[in-house]
Amino acid sequence: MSLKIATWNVNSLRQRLTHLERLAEDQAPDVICLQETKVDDPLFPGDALAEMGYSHQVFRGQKAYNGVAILSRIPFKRRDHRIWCQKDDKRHVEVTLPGGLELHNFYVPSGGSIPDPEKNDKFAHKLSFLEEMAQWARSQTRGRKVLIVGDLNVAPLENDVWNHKRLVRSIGHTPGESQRIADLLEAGALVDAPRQFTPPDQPLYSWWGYRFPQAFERDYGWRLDHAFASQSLMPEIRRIETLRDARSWQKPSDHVPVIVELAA
DNA sequence: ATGGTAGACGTTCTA
Repeated sequence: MSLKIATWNVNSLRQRLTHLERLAEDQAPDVICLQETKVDDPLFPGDALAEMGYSHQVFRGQKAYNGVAILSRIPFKRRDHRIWCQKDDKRHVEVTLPGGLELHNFYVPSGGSIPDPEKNDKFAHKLSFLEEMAQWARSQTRGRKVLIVGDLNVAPLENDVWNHKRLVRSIGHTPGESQRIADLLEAGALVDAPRQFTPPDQPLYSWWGYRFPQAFERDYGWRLDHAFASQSLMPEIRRIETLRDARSWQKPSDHVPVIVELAA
């Protein structure tokens, strides 16, 4: 038996329903964690998703920005969320699955464009958010079966971006952000699961921007979408796949799904 | 030197 969990920043759920249908057909994930749904809860397309087989749903959205959801073929034992940085901007939702796996879905602030927290409130917010995650993980992930997934908006390792030297002063790949991801892993005794399957000396990306011409064709990618497992969960992870192909679909999201397959 | 595209929204903001 196995349990497949997908994480995907869809960059507008309503623009990506046919893409989700294709993911469901091609990969048949049991659980799908979404980020940047960009839809307020009353407009959530729950019926269309239920028709794809995902009748169990938790969603926390808002108009135009942010928003997270977890879709599932299997019922949840428990659902919850937390407010981060005293700001209810719909960046986290959590479920417990049968068997006791605690699944956290995050959308970390992107952080704007100037990598200086003194001059850029959005970057300050991002750094605080990551620090709060580490503080939280210290008490909430150790010794438990926890999987943290989502768009963390940080590519922490050199081979998580297409050109480390060129991008090391760009938001998403600054040493301060990478250090905070390392702090989160350390604080929560968490493992960067995809990097156990694809060694850190090899490139691994999940996002190719829209702006740079032919970003995907030239493989100008970043690994922004993550799966961090607690130590007790790690032995259950059978394989992890990044669906690069989804970036070449019609009207794609700028992110592709990452799939974690657990023995269950 | 500060581009380029996409999405939601509404006469711009965010990524």
